[in-house]
Amino acid sequence: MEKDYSALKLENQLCFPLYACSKEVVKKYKPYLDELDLTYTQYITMMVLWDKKTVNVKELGEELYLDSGTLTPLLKKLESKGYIVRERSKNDERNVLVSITEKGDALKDEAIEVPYKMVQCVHLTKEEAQELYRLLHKLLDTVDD
Amino acid sequence: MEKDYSALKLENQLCFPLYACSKEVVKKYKPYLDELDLTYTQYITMMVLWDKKTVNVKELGEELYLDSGTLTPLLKKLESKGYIVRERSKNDERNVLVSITEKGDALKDEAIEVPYKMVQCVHLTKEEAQELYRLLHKLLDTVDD
DNA sequence: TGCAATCTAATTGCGTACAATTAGATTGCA
DNA sequence: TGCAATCTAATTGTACGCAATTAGATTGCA
Repeated sequence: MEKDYSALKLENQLCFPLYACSKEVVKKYKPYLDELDLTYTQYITMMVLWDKKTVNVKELGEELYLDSGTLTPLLKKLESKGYIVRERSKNDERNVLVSITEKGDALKDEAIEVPYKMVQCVHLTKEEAQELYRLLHKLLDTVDD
Repeated sequence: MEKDYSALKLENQLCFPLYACSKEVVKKYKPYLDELDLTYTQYITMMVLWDKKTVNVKELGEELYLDSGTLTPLLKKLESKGYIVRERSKNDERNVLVSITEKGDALKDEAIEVPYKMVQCVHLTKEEAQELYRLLHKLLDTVDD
């Protein structure tokens, strides 16, 4: 009697399509983001800054699910492009405040095209997209307990 | 009249929770996979080999959505652990055949615990998990046209 | 006040990811 | 047959992603 290993088959995993899908969708962004000279990670970082103008590294990491090992070099790169500035907080020298520059803010007029172009690539109905959004957020909320 | 930039808000993205969720779930695997001395990418590679025994790099890449730049060093690492062997195909010297070893195959008796441990971490109903699985596969099928 | 505990960003090291290029093998057609 | 087009894996270079550690700032309590 052979033991049942079907739980180890790739096609029976939930995590694998999540992992693969994430990579493929991020790859789809590439030609559009290349026009802005941004990577996907830099793009979502800019999204937070277009919205909030100023944020410290810790808050940014919590919002993006990234740590300082990823963010520090990424933020230095965005700074070298002139899209943001980094400065130690006067109130608490432990914090680094990241602020958007005028040039960085202006970038959103080009970036605004990106979400509309991406919608064309995602062949889900509005209801399916909403349900996917709901399920991913539910998973995200519960997985890191 | 201020232009509408709400499509650039992080909370209005579908891709971002996909990206974040994938990373968080993969992170959840870590303590379990550490016991097997495997990374997540090495684990899904072993899944294909537990199932197929022998596969070439091209097929592996198609199945895992990975290219040779990722797979070549990863396969060399799995080979150095003694879980697989790599050899050029006799029929067509362009192909590298990857085969599981006895030691690699034996690993699945420990690995079989992993999916059951992961189920505990995912707080979705069976119906939600099935719907998520369906939506991710639909997205995966349509995104890379 | 003094100092241990805590907090924050930076650094280091390892392992992906992938685009672009290279090198060698194979195929198909003139 | 001969060779151009194609195929496959490996290599190179850039950019994450994260665990672990470090260094400096702040806090809270004895």
